[in-house]
Amino acid sequence: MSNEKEDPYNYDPFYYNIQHRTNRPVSVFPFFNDNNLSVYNQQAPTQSLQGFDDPPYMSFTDCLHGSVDHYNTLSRALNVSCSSSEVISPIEDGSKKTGAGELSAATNENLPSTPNSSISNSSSNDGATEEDSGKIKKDKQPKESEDGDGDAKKVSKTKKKEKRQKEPRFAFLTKSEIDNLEDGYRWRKYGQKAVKNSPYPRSYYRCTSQKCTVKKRVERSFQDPSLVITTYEGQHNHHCPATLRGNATGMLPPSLLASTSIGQSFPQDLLTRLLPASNQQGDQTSMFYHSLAPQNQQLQQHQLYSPDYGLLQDLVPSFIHKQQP
DNA sequence: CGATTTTGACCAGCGC
DNA sequence: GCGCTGGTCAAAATCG
Repeated sequence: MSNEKEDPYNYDPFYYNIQHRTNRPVSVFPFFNDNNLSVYNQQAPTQSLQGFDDPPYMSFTDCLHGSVDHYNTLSRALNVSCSSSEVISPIEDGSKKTGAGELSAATNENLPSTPNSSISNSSSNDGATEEDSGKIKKDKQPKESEDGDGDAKKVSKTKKKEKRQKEPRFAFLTKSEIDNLEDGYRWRKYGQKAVKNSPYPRSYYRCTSQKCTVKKRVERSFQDPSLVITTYEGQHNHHCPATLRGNATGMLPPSLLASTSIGQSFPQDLLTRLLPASNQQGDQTSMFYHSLAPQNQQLQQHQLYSPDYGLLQDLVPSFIHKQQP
């Protein structure tokens, strides 16, 4: 019925705003009462985030303001701080086109237990999650190629799919000519799909670290090809390769290099850690960032919203909620 | 030669 | 139930 539904790009105010206000902070989804979405426009990685003059909605900074815990949690979720001691509950979500409603459900837990689904299995242990990753699957799955055993193949695939679960996702927009943004981690591309109504394909990447299940998807906005939409899914369970080498000076902006502990720095650091090296490469530096979170009464003022725009259909950053006292 | 990318096929979920 | 779409697999190709 609704073509619009199937074509986020055509109706999604997020994209609409991006298209028309690419040089300014963008506020979107005014009609979502229970959730907020923030999009940042950062002129330069070294610039503070206080450049939001007219945030009708909660900004990322606001979201984290006054709550280091929130920030730390977020950091953990992104594993920027390279501490993976915490286990973040994976998103429960059986359905793809989930709206805010389901998001809320997932949020409510961040806690060890999950509401109603089988997530409990994987949510309870990081290790288990690994098994959801393609790599593990690969290991488990016997190579039937030589036998040409199609049935076995199908069965194994099916099993795997059953176990698959959604993990917290974190997405942001970056204005860059480079699709695969440098974020300090190593990624292996495992798929590419054409995006409906867009000339630009969506690429799927998986962290190359053996036990890491983090994935990311990268696609370019067809309305504004200069915008790269990057969605991270999952949590790194290892140190950032770049960080291990020292400071990742080759890819991180000065502001970040100045801080030694992300937990003590501003959210900006968190963002800049994810910024593409493109900033050093002369690319446009405007960055749009938005985080998605489920609705949560406890976080009314700190919610970030996840619009259902293609890639971010069921983003549930449970980490945001986690640290609420 | 190992790691990574490419690419067609497959599967699950969802809307109709 | 069918078709569409997103996500993933895995063999082949390519890269370093």
